[in-house]
Amino acid sequence: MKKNKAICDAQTCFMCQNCIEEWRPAICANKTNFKLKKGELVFKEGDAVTGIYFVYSGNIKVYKKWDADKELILRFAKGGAILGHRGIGDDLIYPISASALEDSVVCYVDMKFFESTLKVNTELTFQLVNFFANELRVSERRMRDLAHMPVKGRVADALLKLQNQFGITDTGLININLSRQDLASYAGATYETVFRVINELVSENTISLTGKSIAVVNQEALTALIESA
Amino acid sequence: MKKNKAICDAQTCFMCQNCIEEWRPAICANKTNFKLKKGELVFKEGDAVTGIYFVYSGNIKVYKKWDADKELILRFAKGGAILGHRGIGDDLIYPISASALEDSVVCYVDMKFFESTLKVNTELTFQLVNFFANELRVSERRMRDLAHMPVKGRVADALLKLQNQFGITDTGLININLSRQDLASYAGATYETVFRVINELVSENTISLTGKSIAVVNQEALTALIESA
DNA sequence: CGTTGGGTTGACTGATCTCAACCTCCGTGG
DNA sequence: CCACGGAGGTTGAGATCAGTCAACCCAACG
Repeated sequence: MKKNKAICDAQTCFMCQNCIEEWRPAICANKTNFKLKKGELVFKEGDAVTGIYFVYSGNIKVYKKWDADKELILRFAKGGAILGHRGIGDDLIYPISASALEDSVVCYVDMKFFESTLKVNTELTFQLVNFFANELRVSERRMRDLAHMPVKGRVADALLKLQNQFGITDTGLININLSRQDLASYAGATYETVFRVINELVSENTISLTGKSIAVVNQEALTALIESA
Repeated sequence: MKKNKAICDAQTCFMCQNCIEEWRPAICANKTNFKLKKGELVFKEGDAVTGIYFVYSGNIKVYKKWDADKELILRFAKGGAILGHRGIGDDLIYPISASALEDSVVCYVDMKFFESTLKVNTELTFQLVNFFANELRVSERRMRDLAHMPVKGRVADALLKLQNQFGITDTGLININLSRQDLASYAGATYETVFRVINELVSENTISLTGKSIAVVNQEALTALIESA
C-alpha cells in the first residue's frame, strides 16, 4: 500500500461524517491515506489490529477464508464505508480479510485515537452502534439464508444486492466488474454451480448477459426465488 | 408475559453493569420486569420495536424463521444478556423472534429512554459497540461455516458452543435441556440429519448420551471436525 | 508461441433433505 | 384405571441438490 498525506473529505468518510465539527482537524491530523492496487490486501485474517480504515474510493471485498481456495465474501465496501470495524472490541486480531477489487484509496486511523474519539464524541459512537446493528441484521438474515435457502435463491439474492449497491449502467448492466469466482464466493456456493444457475436464469429470461456483465431482466422472478423455498 | 415491579440488579443486567453510577436510579425507574413461561414469545419477527430487553434469569432462544416449520437459532440469551438489540437503528421492526426455553424473567426498557441514556452515557455506548462488534464477529464466522462446513462439523461446533455457554453438570453432561429439533435449528440442518450425526459421534466415542442429554467425551475429536473441512 | 487465468461443460458422487412409518413417553379425560 | 392422542424421538428408503473432478476452450500477455 502506498502511503499518502491525508486528505479529509467529510463527504466520503463515516468518521468525518458523524463527528462533531470541532474534531475534524484532529481527525485529519491523525489520518493516513493509502493507495491500493487492484488485488492488493488491506489486511488479512490473523493480522494484528492497530487501527480502523475508511474507504475513500474504489471497491474492497471483505471476506473470510475457509480453505486455501474457498472463501465467503461478507460484503463489498465502497466509498465512505468503514473497514476493519470487526477488529473493535476484545480481540486484537482481524477475523476477516480485505482486498481491493479495483484500484482504491483508503484512509487509516490509529485505534487508540479512534477509541478516544468515541469516548468523547457521543454522536459518532451512537452512529457506530446503529451501523453495527444494521450489519448484524444483515448478517443474521444471511446466516439463515445460507442455512436454508437453495443456491438458486442465494444467487438471486446476491444479484439483487449487487444491483442495489452498485446500480446499473445506462444499458441496464449491474455496475460492477466481478469475477464468477467472486460471485460464487458472495453467494456461498461453488464456481460451477453458480455458473449453471446463471445459465438457468438466463434461459428463463430472468437475467441477461453481455460479456461477463449481468443485467436483471425480470426483477420479480428473482424476488420470487428469495421469498419462498 | 406477566408484568412485575422492576428490581434492578446490577450483577445481572448489561445496562446496569455498564452504566455510570448516577443513572442507576433512573434506569430502575424506567424498567419493567416480565415473567415468561416456558415456550412463551418475547417478541417475533415483524413486531414493532418499542424497547430493549435484558435477561435476568432463564434462557431465551433467539431465532429467525424460514418456513412455517424451519428456523435458524441465532443464539441463546442467558442471565445478563441483551435481547432485542437488533431492533436498534433505522428499522423499527424486529428481524428476529425470541422465545423462552424455560421459565424466565426479562426486564424491559423503553427505546426512547435507552437511546437517551446512550447519548449521555459514553461508557455504556462504548461497551455496546464492543458488544456488537463481538456479535458481528461470531455471526460472520458462522456465516462462513454454514456456507462451507459440512453438517458434522456444524453439529460439533454447536455442541462445543453449548458446552462453553452452559457448562457441564457434575456427571459431565452439557447443562442445557434442548430438544433435538432446537439442536438441529442451532446447527442449521434438519432434525433427522442431526440425529444421524449424533449417533455417528456416539459410535465414534466422541460424545455420549444419557437420556436426551449429551456429554462431550473427546473434545479434541470435536475440535478436529471444526478445524478442517 | 507457450503459458496462464478465467470461463464452460459433462459425468459422477455423495451429502443432505424429504417423506413416511413407527415407537415411546406422558398427560388428559373418560 | 385405562384408552387416547400428541409431541418428540428413531429409523429406513429414495430423491435430489450441489459439490468434485477433469477436460476443454479462449483471450491476454509475456
